[in-house]
Amino acid sequence: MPKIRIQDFHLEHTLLCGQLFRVTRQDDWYHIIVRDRILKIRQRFDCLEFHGVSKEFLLHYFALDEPYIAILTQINKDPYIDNAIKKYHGLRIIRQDPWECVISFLCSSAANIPKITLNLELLSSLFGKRIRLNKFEGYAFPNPGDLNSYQGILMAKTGFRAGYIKTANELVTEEFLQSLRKLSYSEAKKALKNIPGIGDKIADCILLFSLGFSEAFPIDIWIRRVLQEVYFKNRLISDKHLRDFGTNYFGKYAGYAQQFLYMFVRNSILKSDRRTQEGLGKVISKDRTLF
DNA sequence: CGTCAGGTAGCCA
DNA sequence: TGGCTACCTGAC
Repeated sequence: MPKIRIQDFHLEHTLLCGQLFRVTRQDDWYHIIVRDRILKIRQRFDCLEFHGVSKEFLLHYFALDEPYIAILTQINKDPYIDNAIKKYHGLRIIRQDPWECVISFLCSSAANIPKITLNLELLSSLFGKRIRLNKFEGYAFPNPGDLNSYQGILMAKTGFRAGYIKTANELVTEEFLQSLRKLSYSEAKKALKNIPGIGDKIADCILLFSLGFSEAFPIDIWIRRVLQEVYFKNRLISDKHLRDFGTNYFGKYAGYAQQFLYMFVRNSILKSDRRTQEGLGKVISKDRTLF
């Protein structure tokens, strides 16, 4: 089993911060399905043990070639995010497969992580080929063009998203997705938003998690809450304004800041007792007293 | 059982 | 640009 030593990397934070969905855990091992490969991996301190992919693939996939400490320095603008960065040190934004990322986030609208995972597993089992790594069996993610039955897509329990998935399957090619890398952030985003079902948030997720646009700052419900509470003192701010604030305030690597804030606010809310919650504002206020 | 969930499109002011 | 709502369906 190949091993590598790494620094400033936390496997669990990276896998469980909501950026990817096809991950399963078995004891201290994780299995990740990336298109048609299965990656088996575990971390022990500064050592990664892995199987199923090459070392080069691994380093690229987990973005271990990025200047991590420099990135953290750039986004560390205030005590609140400093706290989040310290708590989740080693969280990386990985380089997902763009096509799988498009479909994943089309499934994400008005859903939750368990449901998105279910949709992706069903789509894979209905349209993808069976794959195996030793005893671990699963289904490869279908290729562009393979999600060609509306009924099948519906059977994956995708609901109102089925039409979007069908159309994306007809519109999107690998070449199209790769061509986005050559464009500016705003041009690439505009091109993605031409696909029905992809709006600002989903486009930003695709750009950030799979196409290397680290300045993308997706505004989801959690980020909206934490920005409004912490940075705007509960004033109601439009998503467009919040997005502009995020990219301007955190800069070139705003997407990393987004991910740290997401983890920080989400986990502190999940850990608090829902029965005694009177509102999210109160919970986030509690959060602020942490620093 | 009701409500809600990583949003978007379409429609209106 | 901003505000509103329908939309499928599994989780909680």
